[in-house]
Amino acid sequence: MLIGELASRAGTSTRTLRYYEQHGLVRAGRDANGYRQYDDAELRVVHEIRSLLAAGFALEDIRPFVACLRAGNDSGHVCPDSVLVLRRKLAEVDGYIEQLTDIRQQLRAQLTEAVAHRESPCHTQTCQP
Amino acid sequence: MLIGELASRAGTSTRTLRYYEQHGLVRAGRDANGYRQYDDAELRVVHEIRSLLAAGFALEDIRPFVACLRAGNDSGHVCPDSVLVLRRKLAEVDGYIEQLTDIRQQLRAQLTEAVAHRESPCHTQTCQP
DNA sequence: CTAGGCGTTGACACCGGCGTCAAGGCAAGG
DNA sequence: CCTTGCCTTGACGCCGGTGTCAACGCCTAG
Repeated sequence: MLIGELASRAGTSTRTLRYYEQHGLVRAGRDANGYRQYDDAELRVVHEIRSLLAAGFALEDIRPFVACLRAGNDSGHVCPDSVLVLRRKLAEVDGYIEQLTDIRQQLRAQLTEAVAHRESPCHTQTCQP
Repeated sequence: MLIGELASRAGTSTRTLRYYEQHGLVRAGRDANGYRQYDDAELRVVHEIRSLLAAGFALEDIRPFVACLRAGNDSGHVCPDSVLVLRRKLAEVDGYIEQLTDIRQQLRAQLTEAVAHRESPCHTQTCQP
C-alpha cells in the first residue's frame, strides 16, 4: 500500500502520515524507487493515532499505545504504559472539566447580574452615569 | 502612571500592556518624551482583561467589555454587547464540557477494559500472542 | 514525447498571547 | 562623564498538528 492509499483509507493526508513517521509513530518500508510501502497493520495504527488525537492526546503520549498495538495486542490501551498515560489524561481531563465548570458558574453569575442590571438606570452601551 | 508602574500594579508585564494597546484594548496618553502615560482607570481595564482572559476569552471577545467599562459602567459585563459574548461563551464552554465529559467516559471505559485484560494471557508490554 | 498523476524532501504559514532580545532615547545620581 | 534604570519600537520564538507550495523523480497512457 502506498502513502496515498493509506491516507485516503485512514481519512487523512499524506502530509500527516509523513509527520507521524517522522515522529516514530508510523512505520513504512521503501520500494526500490523510494516510495513508502505500508503494511496493512499500519492502517489500524493510524486509526489509533487519529482516535487518540481526537481525544486530546499529544503525539508524544500516543507512543505507548502504538507500541502496545505493535506488541500484538488487539487494542492499544491494554499495556501498562498506556494505562499510565490514560490515568494521567483522565486526571488532566477532570481538571479541565473542573476549571470549565467554575468558569461556567462565573459566566452564569455575570449573565444573571447583567439581566438584573437592566432595571437600573444605565442600560445602554453609551450611557454615562 | 508610567507603563512599568501599571504593569506591576496589574501584575503583568510591559510587553503585555503594549500588546493590549496595539489591539485597541488599553489606552495611553504620551508624555513629551514619548513615554506612555496611563490614567488610573486603565488599571481597572487591565484587570478586566486579565480576568476575562483567565476565563478563556480571546482578546477580540474582550473588546465590548472594555467599551462597556469606558462607557462608565461599574462592571464590564452589563452592556448588551457583552451579554451577547457572555452567552456565546457560555454555550461554547458547555460544548467543551460536553466533549470532555464524553472523552472522560471513553477514558474510563478503556481503563476498565485494560484492567479486565490483566487476567488475559498477554499482559506485558512485549508479549507476542 | 508529453501530459498528468502519483511519489519524494524541505520549508514556510497558521493560531494567540506573550517572552525575550536588539538597539536605542531619556532622566537622574555619583 | 558614566552608570543605572526606566522608556521606545521592531522582530523573532514558542507550541503542535497540519495545509500548502516548491522543485523534483517515477511511471503510465495517449
